[in-house]
Amino acid sequence: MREPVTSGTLLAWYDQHARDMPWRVAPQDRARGVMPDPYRIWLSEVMLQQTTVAAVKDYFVKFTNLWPTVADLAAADDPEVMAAWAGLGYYARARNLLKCARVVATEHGGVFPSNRDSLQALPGIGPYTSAAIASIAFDLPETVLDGNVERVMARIHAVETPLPTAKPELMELAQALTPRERAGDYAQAVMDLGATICTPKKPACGICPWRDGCEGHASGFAPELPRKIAKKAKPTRRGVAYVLRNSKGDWLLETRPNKGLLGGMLGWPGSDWTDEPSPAPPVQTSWEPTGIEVRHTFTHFHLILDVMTAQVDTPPDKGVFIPHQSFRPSDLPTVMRKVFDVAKHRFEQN
DNA sequence: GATGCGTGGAG
DNA sequence: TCTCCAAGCAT
Repeated sequence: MREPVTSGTLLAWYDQHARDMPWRVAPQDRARGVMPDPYRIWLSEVMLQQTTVAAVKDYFVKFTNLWPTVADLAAADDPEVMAAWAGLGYYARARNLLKCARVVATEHGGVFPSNRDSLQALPGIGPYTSAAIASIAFDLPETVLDGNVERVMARIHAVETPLPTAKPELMELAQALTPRERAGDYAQAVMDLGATICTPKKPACGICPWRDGCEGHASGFAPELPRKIAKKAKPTRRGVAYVLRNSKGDWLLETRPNKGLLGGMLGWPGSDWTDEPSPAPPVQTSWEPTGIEVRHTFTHFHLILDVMTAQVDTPPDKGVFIPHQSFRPSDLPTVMRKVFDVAKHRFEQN
């Protein structure tokens, strides 16, 4: 029997194939009336912005252990939250996470608002995340449009318009399929489908519950959809990172300004990152080049850092000494942790 | 509407 | 090694 492209077809598939995630209420439990915790749905959705489920899982468990409720998170100190987020990327999310938690705590009595407009007024919550929380946490019939849904819609309707131009068109198609009932399960079902079957490369059309009605599959070019505007090449920038210890073995670190790249995160003092970096050591001393370059790629440029080390006790121009007992490399963003790995070897050799 | 903003895994 | 890209948001 041929299965139509309807929400019912997909929900039946989801009942059998829903992935297990720490924040998710299984469809069988949801059918018995179990509702998700809006705090956990919000936290997971923010972490999942442009980030894979595999990368998020451990961070989600860590956060909910440290801060079980939105009130706990709202009361946390900024540096602790930034340190806990270190390594996950897109650090503006962590800054907005705290802002949002504090707004919910102070202006909403510690309870997440249960309608889409109020949700979207909160820091770090945009069109996708507001629809995700409204549908998943509150079972409201809102339509989520993320990368998965865009891809699935473009394929089943054979939309040839390239992204991002196609967004409004894809949103209309997605809205037409959204059911009044079980909207939360349905939203998660489409995203599961996109993540596990209707994948960007080599989609598993052979086991797809929507294959029979998929125009992209029928015409044979589903794997090429959605079309996208070509993106520009990344430039390469250079810089110098200075790793300084005093005679006690403490590490000189600075908290980066609360905006821009790695904003609010700990890092090593350094030069600017440009075509021709101008050196800016935190103290005048005889810096020792490690001779090892750290390479790292951000969203929009490649970076090559020279790592310099020194040991002095003179007060630095910038940064503060972190006692070596309380310094955790895992509190650093990844590029800074790479610098640490290089410097650590150098200090161990001396 | 275009740009800035991380990271790690897959192919 | 290199490209693509993953449950986007703010400005």
